[in-house]
Amino acid sequence: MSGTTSMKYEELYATLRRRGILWPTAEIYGGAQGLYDYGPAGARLKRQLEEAWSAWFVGLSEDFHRIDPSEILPEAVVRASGHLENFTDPEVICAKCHGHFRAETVLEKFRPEGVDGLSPAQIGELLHQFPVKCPQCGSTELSVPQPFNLMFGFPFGAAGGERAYLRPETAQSSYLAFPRMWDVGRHALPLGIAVVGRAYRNEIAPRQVLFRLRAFTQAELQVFFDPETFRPPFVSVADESLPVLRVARRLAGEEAPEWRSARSLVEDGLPEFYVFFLVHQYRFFRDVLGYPKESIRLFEKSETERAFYNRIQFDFETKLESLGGYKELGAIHYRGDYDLSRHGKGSGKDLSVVLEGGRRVLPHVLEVTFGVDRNLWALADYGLSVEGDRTVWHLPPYLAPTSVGIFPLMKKEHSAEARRWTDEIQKAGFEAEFDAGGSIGKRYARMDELGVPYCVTLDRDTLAAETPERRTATLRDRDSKAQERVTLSELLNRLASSRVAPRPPTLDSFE
RNA sequence: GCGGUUGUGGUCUAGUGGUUAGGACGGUAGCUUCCCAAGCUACCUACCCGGGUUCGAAUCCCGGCAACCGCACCA
Repeated sequence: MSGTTSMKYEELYATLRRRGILWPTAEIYGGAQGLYDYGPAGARLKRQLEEAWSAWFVGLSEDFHRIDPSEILPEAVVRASGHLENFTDPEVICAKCHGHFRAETVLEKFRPEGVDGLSPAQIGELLHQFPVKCPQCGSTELSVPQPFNLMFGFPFGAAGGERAYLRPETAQSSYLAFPRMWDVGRHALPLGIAVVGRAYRNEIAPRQVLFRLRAFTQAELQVFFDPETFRPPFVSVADESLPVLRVARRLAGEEAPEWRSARSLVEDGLPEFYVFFLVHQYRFFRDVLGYPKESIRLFEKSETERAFYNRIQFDFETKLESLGGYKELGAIHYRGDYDLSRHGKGSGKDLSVVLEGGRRVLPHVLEVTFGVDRNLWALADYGLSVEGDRTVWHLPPYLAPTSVGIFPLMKKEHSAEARRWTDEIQKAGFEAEFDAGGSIGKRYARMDELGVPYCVTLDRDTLAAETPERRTATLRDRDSKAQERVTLSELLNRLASSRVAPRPPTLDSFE
């Protein structure tokens, strides 16, 4: 359609607020940085998105399971995971080469007693006081990252002597669950543990609504596997083309991805299992969420950019008009055995497992992450478009917070029957919204803006039918505006099939 | 966290010390209308919060909160 435009950031956010998708937490008190509440439509959309993610990733194998662990973790956990280290090991960062170094190391010549207990500001002063140089590039432009720790910590227990933390990432919960999950499962690898839930970080500068939150929802799948035997069915994905931006190409100054076959990435040296999951996540973005494939980029992180325990890391980025560039919406990290090894040491428990045949291994972890809030924003960014005088949210029907709008053409004459249809549709398990306000065109417009894929209008012909079963109404499609007559049972069938998202073959079907 | 800019109904906004704080869109109710934001009538909703200056503050000053832009940060 001509005259179609996407929305700018402020306009997009205003639309989401106006339609009750989301708004600032504690709005009547002026809001709070980095905290947002989802309204009825937003909460439903978020739930649909989470379920779609689960169906796609957890549905990959019968040995992949979703759990619902605690959001509060005892201190021992975050100490073992390394999240607490920054408390006692503040880092300095080189502005030139972006290297990270422990403040203690950089300052040891000038301050042998160490830096324990010093504030970031005090360490910053020391950096000025002494001729401190970057150990990597020799630059003197060193700065202190702050605050030290982005975790929310608090006293735990009645005596208050212990401390606990809101989890800074959901992944830790899955690592902790591994031994129990191994016991209750069928003692085989790979074993997948998924968590969809909130994580909390006391971000220095929350920005851009859903992109840097202090409380945010992650969907993460941790795949525990035996590095010697893990062989997902790579041939089934080998011909897929992926828009990748590898490190070497980036260093040459390129920002655009190049299309590479999965096979060629393996020939480059990436493990088959890793590329298999790259394809799987890419297809989720493209086929389930419907992001335009030209806007997706699989951005490889270099050794200095990624966390040291990540052996391979690609961020899934998409180009968002509303935010003026590529934004990270997910990632895949090959973490080796770092996590189980850390928690093994921290807890004093042996977290290795004995496989069929008697071989003992400490499983490796492949982490597939997905930012639920960010992707909700991306769905709005790609889907919401202004077309002439109407605004349409082209949401995939299986993600839409409301499946169908039900209207009486004439409020007085047709409301009773429209209410009856609404009840029947809701009883069948679909989200249906009755609307008799304003003119018929206004109701269509309201539903379009909320991404409701179908509207049904009941009129005098509906009531003219001889039996209730033969009553038909106008079914109108959001994207094409095309109309057709359907009976209630035809409508229910249509809704049922519209709720089905694309599904891939499972790992098990290849066994 | 630092610097700059900003803060008026749900949304967009008019209003530079005295206004019944105006409009548009929106919402609600009624009338009308047999299919895409039509029309008519009525109604609804606002000066971010707290201090100060002043006879009088949406308007000037200070503080807070929040948003936007830039920098930094994002383990």
